[in-house]
Amino acid sequence: MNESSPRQGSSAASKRKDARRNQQTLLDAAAAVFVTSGVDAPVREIAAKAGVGLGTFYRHFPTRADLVIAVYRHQVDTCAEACPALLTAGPTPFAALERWIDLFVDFLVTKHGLAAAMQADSTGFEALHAYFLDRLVPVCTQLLDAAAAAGEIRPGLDAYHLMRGIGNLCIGTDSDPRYDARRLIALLLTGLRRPHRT
Amino acid sequence: MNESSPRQGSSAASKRKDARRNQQTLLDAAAAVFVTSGVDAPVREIAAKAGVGLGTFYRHFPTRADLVIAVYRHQVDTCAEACPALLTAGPTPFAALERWIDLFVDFLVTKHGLAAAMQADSTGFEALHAYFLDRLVPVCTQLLDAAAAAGEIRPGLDAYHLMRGIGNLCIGTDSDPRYDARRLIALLLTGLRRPHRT
DNA sequence: ATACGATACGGAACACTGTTCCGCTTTACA
DNA sequence: TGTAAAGCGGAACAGTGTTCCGTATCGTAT
Repeated sequence: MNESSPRQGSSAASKRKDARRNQQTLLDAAAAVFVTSGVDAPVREIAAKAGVGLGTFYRHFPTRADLVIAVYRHQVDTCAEACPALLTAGPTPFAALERWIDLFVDFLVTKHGLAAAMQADSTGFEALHAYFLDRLVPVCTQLLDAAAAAGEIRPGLDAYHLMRGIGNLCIGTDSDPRYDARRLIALLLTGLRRPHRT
Repeated sequence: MNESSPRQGSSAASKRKDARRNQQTLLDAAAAVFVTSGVDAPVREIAAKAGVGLGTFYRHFPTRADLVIAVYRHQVDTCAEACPALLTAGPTPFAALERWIDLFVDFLVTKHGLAAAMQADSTGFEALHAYFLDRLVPVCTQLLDAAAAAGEIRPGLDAYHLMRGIGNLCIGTDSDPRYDARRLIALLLTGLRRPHRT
């Protein structure tokens, strides 16, 4: 990697002060707006909240999805990095897996509409989908492998499927209080668990 | 019910021949377009395919969702009506439940984007969501109750949750060949099943 | 301190949605 | 056949994401 080459993407540090400041202002505004209006909030609303024009928005974040990634990147990374500690702390690998999934679900349901936006088929959100998967599938694989090695779960379910399923189950947790995604996810994990005898 | 009162809604039989013909033409065009472009196909595309104006479209189907309901109403009803036969034919109530869910999943994944559109929070698709639920929750409840009475499943999961979960798991089955919703649904059902010993 | 070129800004304009509205046409019936 | 009611078409509206370009600002070389 050549450090001096100008990096592309939303996290590039610009030479100009106003550019850097605007990028941060946009991130803050977006974080605030996402809480109130969900991840699907109009670009104009975010730009307005940041006191910035549309051109500025798109200069920093070529696409809406890039903004979402930038806003949540830190939390996704945190979730990914929690894995080793959980594996060490947990009584069993399966317990660690459960805890990790809890973390992941917390994250998804807290951000209104994030789960739905993560769908690869949503317009232009492929990048978001890809980022989540790139970052989290490896750690989920590690947890699954550990649980499988300990004989706690039946093998054969890859991390991609599990994460995809959990993401889907979290869709619409806001907008419907009677729906409890966690219950279904728990059921899924029960189904994954190997019966104690044989 | 007064048969002579003019019925509201998309299935009202109009007095005028051209109106009836256009309604049918629209339904046919929509069915065709849904196969090619998915349930999210633009209204204009459907109207164009039917060779009618937008005004005509909205006269017959006040909202996009009403059209979707009209197109799939028959299949939803068929799915609902399959229940008694399955309960009679199946070796056990749980087997009947499995078969019925298979039917339901077949239906969902066949129609590109239907599962996603069923989300209550999608713009204006509340009616679609409601229709599915009104029609299918009762029969799913019946199947669950039968399985619970036979002691095959652990009680405590209502039909609404199960259907909601299955619907969610089916989201994005097109647009991603590596994702297999059925596998996860099977896992969910395994988790629902009561362990054989107590 | 100033001048200048590169960089970034703002927001009008575009393309694409779903939906409404209303002047005109077609139909059914007397 | 005349007429009123019913239906039709598509322009127009409102709300998206995104592009474009004239203008303003910043960093730096002088």
